[in-house]
Amino acid sequence: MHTLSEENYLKCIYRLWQDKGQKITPTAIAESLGNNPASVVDMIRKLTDKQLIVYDKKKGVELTAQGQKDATLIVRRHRLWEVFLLEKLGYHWDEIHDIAEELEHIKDATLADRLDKFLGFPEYDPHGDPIPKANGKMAKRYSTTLADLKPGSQCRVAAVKDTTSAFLQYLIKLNINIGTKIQLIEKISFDSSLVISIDGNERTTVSQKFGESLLIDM
Amino acid sequence: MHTLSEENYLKCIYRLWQDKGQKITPTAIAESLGNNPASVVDMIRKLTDKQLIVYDKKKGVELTAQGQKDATLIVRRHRLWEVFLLEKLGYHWDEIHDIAEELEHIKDATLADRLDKFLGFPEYDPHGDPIPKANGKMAKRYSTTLADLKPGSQCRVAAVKDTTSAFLQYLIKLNINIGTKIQLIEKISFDSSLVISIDGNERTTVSQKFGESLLIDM
DNA sequence: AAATAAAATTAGTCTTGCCTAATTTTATTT
DNA sequence: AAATAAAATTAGGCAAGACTAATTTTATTT
Ligand SMILES: [Mn+2]
Ligand SMILES: [Mn+2]
Ligand SMILES: [Mn+2]
Ligand SMILES: [Mn+2]
Repeated sequence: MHTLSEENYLKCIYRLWQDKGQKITPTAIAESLGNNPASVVDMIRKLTDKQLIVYDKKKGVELTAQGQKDATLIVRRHRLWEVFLLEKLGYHWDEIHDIAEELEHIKDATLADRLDKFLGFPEYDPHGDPIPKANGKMAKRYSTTLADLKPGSQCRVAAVKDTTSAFLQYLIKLNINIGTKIQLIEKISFDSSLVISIDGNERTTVSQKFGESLLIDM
Repeated sequence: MHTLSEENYLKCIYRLWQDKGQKITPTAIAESLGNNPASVVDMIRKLTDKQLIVYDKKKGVELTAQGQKDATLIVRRHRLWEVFLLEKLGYHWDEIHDIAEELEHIKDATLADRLDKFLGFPEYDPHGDPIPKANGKMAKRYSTTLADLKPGSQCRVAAVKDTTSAFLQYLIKLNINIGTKIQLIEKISFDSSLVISIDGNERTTVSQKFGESLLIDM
């Protein structure tokens, strides 16, 4: 079994790999975890010894098949616990991430599967991220952002790309949730701000950064 | 906040204090946690510095008011999670302790209270131990054992004193649960074995040790 | 009271997971 | 190609929490 730190590194590498599909460097991992690059080098050695990753100076860090499988299960637990916290305990979606960050490390052979069943086998977590099944398969991840939409079109909020409290609380204030319909009315060419209509209501203007943080479905 | 180890020591001291009401020595703590006495001495120093315990060679280890409060909240979390695992996820009562041992350390200001509400404010955990309320108060702990009962009397199983898998699985086999009615038919004077009738069914004989591990209500 | 046994404590070590500072390697500019 | 900047690595250290072995203190026997 893996330690809590090993699991956090694994998950971090998995996320960087999914996000960018780019070369994963020690510096990138360090930045993402808020650790020092020297510490990352230590952990790279440990995970390499455990055959969970392969590190090549040219290609960067890559997960082995085993590492990928293990990382997926941690993500599965994280997202299932998020659903539990939101749906069963009534937390808001800006409060659940940090708690799930701890819950995901609870070790028991059948816990995730029982939780999954208890929750009714949800496909997506409260942020719109797909929940891996026990076999590692998962539903589609959305990749189009509101900023990619062409003016005049309508869309449905599918997921959030940014899960910081600041962003999520802003969404709560704007009354935007997963499933909310948004129409892009105009894109201001000066700074790419977006004029939108939320659920058919009066117009609001949001920044480009905002638009790039919302994943949509058409 | 406390580390995982500090919390485990606190809870251990709390349990020893409730169980025996006796002098709590480093050796007793070491035995209970499966640690070396030298390690216990280290932790006694740390908990003393944090003003959670007072240690006096004559009187042994004692929890301060703060230590007692903190220990109670850990026990609260442990028992609430046990209820969750049994009632919502369908685990058996011999499987929940170890998982709750990890879950009890999840840190969030409102988690225990939300879980408590979600579970319907249970008074007792699946082993019959009272669940402390947020204010530290809790329902009665049972102390009479089946071995204390006088032959001919009837009782209700209120709690288990021993929570090892071996004992709990034996209870499952005997079809004994919290709430089960037991009649003590005879006490064998040779070795204090007990002849009992479970839920009015045919007689069974159990050992003295068994009788001392079942807490009852009359 | 001495002798012996048990319990408590100290001293020193180990592993994990982090750090800083120094150095080496690799990339990017000029 | 040389100079400079950035990234990666090494070396050494620290705190937590455990350990073993040695020693001291306290309790129990004889
Ligand atoms: Mn985590
Ligand atoms: Mn999420
Ligand atoms: Mn625990
Ligand atoms: Mn219990």
